[in-house]
Amino acid sequence: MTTLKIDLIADNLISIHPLLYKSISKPLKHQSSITPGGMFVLGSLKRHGTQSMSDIGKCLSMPKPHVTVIVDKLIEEELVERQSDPNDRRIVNILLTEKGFEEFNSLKKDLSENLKIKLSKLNDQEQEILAIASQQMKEILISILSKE
Amino acid sequence: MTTLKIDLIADNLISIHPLLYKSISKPLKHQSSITPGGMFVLGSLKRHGTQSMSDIGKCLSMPKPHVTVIVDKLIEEELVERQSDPNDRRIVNILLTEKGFEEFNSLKKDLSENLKIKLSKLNDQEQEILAIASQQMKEILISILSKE
DNA sequence: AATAATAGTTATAATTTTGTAACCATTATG
DNA sequence: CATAATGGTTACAAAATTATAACTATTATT
Repeated sequence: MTTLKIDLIADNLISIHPLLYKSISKPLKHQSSITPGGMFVLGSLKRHGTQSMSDIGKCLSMPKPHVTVIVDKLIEEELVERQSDPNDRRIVNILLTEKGFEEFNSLKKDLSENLKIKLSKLNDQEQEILAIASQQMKEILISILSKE
Repeated sequence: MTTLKIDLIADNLISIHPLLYKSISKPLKHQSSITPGGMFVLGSLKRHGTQSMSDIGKCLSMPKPHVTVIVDKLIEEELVERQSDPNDRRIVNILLTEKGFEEFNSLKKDLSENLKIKLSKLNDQEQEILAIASQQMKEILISILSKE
């Protein structure tokens, strides 16, 4: 792979990052009591299903104490619950509650509403391109960045 | 536009966001003294050229006092400088210094190095797809999200 | 059985981000 | 000219993130 192409990708990602930050993390704060970190955890659980505390930390590059704080808060709001692992009693597995599922989908819907206004300014072709490009980016980024 | 397509895009963006956060904002902290906010400001200045304090705040959805704090820090590190506007003396224009350019490019290069390891696991076709998809996403997101 | 390693929590502090209100200087409006 | 509006800073407080160390409980290693 040419260095130029990598630089192009890096450049694009650096440009995209603050835009998503602005239109995803920030609006969240006004629509619910969930912090961006809490949203990340819900999203990780939605994708991976049940995860241990350590798994969550690895997926999101969060220090374990931070995961504890966030999960404590989510439990308080009844969005996730703890389950001790029957095979290894050190492990605490976290899973979404029904309410957690609904809350996550509700937040995603709010975000969609928010985006819809802006996306409606695009023509059909641009919408199609964005749908495909975001899907491709998501799949590739997950495959290479969510590891470790 | 069908609601389904918007939901798909929203879903993808929500998935992409934490991955970029993890691989862009977090590594920064270990490689330099620049905070994510500082990096956002440098990136905004790199793209838009000279910007007033208010412009920066609008571009990044940052409250003005926060912009002041970040810019103060960047000035202390000689990465940007203030210039009073000759036409309107209330306005303070911010611009990248030579050192700021270099620092930004250097950080981007570090990020590239970081990504290169992970990107190298992709085959040529996937790399090509990611380069194109990220470019398309960047352009469309900038056009609809960077406004206001 | 003793020791080391792992999973998670607790406690604490530092940093960053966000929000609000008050304030000054300058420009625009009536 | 008086007043309102704008651009920016200052000061302060609250929330969120990050980091570290110490600690308990459990499992793995020797």
